[in-house]
Amino acid sequence: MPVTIKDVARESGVNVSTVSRALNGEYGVHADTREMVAAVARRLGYRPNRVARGLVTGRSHTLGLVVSDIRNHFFAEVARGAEDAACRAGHDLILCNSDLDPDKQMRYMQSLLEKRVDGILMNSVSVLSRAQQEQLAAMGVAIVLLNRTAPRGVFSTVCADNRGGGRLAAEYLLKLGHRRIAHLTGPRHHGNMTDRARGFVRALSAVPQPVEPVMIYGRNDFTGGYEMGRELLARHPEVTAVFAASDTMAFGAIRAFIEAGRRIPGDLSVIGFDDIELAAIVNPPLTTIYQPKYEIGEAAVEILLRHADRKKPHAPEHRVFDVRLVERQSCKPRD
Amino acid sequence: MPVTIKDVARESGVNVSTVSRALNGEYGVHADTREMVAAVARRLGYRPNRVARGLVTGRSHTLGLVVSDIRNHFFAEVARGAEDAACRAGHDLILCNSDLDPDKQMRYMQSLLEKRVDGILMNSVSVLSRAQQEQLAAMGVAIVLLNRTAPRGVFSTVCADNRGGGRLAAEYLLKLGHRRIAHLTGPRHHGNMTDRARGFVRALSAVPQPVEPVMIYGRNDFTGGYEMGRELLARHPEVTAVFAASDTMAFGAIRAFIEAGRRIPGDLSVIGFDDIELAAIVNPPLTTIYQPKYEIGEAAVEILLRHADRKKPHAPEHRVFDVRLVERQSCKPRD
DNA sequence: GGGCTTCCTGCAAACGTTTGTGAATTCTCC
DNA sequence: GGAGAATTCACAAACGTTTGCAGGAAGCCC
Repeated sequence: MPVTIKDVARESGVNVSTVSRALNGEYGVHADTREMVAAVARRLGYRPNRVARGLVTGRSHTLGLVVSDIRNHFFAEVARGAEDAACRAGHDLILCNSDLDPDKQMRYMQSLLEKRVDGILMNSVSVLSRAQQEQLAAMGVAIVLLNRTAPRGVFSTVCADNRGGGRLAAEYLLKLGHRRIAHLTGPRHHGNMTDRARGFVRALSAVPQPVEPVMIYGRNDFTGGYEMGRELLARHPEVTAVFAASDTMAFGAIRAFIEAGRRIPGDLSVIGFDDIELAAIVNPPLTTIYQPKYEIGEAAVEILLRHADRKKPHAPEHRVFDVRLVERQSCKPRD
Repeated sequence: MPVTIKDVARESGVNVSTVSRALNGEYGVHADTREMVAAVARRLGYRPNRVARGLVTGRSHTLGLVVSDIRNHFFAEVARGAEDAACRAGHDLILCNSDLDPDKQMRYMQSLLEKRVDGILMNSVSVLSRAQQEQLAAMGVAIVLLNRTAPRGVFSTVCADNRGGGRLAAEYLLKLGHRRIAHLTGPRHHGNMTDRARGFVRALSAVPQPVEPVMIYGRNDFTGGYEMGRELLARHPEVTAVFAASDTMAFGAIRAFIEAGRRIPGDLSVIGFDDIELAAIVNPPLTTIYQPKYEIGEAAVEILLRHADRKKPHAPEHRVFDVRLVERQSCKPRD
């Protein structure tokens, strides 16, 4: 049975309201009283009950983070950035894994809303219907999307310059002389990956002798990359360069290539996206597009907190982070 | 302004208590009434306020997860297992990164307690003082430790058979004929890693011609492993086999070895611990000790939930998961 | 010393639920 | 048809805070 504010009030001979004011450092309470109350509180080991406080203030000091899978290193990095930023601001983070399942995502959203979180940051799996958007916006909860570059919607967004990243990958492979190129990407309608593909395809077709890449869709994880790699070898053995929309998929594909006796980059050049830590240490080290994962999480929380006041509905903010090519050893000029 | 239970009551012409009972499926409300209330609630889009409910029931349906760093793949996996188990039971998970900093850990604990979480699972950084243990236990919050094998303390524990894993690694290296062996491990007083070291050292000394390994302490991440790898080369170039207490450290060390022109496993055999996904795909594939990370997170939450009733203080539970050697290609017999 | 601030503190109403208690209604059965 | 049991519901008190309001005690100035 934890000690409550009433215990502190009784013990120190003042009213609970005075205790509350004293402990929260508000105006209008005598220094002596404040000190005495603080001493009593300390002696009793009083810890304010935040759910009670949340009930009256309407703020829970809690944020929701909905990602597809925290085991994905990209999201782990985003989560860490978000958690640090939240922690600095005295907020907590509730972790949710949606598995790209719209139902699961919606259940999580409901749960978070029922807990009256001050804000939610999510990589939305599917395009939210107008009705869903309205509903969420009406709940008065701030939302930041992590994978929509420039939505027409009402929510703020934070993400990397995915389209630019796709362009960088294309220009790099073209510069190396490749003409038979494939793109391994994630599920359709996945905001970030769609943008990467768009930038990639557009850049390939914006040159004197346009290239039309082989497109292969799959799951955004190691096994998905592996399967896509096998499919590529079976159906398009002529390809000499591959752009995978994430490092994890790139690793899976490389595994498939090596198993089939191909050499990287001898027979096949591979470029990834994300620049996760292990990209530097696999063999060969993976050439990839860097995006600032930690900073994305941080920025998302900062925007969230700025909007969480919900006095007046802020206009949505959109923040795009620059990406850059990290040249390692998984690509080489075409012979 | 969200719709409250009062709105539903007024709109459906019954008392709030009836609405509450109807929606929570309790006895003592007529089927017709229940249905009518449910319909009104649906029409109004009523969502119960869980913080209000938590205030009166005393249960928040929230768990705290304190890990050192979610970017560590081991913890990501544990977190995912924990989150899945929590989700199944209708609970949420608050994520905290302690960075192995005792102060930060304690601040997080306080924050979680103030939020009245139903339980906390943590990889405690430091040995909790008896007083801290008492205090936490007195708060009536269930706690499961993720890195103490058999504590004398009052809390439940879940972990892998770290000592056994250390022994497996030692026996394997001995079997390959190595006699000059090093162990790269994490910070001192880190429960899991200490146990791995203990099992490793003991097994090395339990043979006819005992081996005393070179011990190097450092940070449990890629850079830490890299630095330890360099230190090892500088101070003990005679070593032919290395046991790293985590795969991540092993990767760092391998990087240092390769930079120095050593070949793996030609010049130096390396064995890790964890068997994270990427252990299979680096080059050479890493021989390591597998531990069931996801299942550890799952089991921890299940124990937590079982104890969270806190009617009577359960006796602490201790669960140890088996580990096994995964033989890949980073070790070879000594010439 | 009286009226005026200014400062401090107590009172009580909220916040949105759950739940024990008792009243009112219906049902059952003779 | 009526007594008693069973069912269904309303009332109100909690849960632990915050906060607007008002009352009381000082202090200040003339």
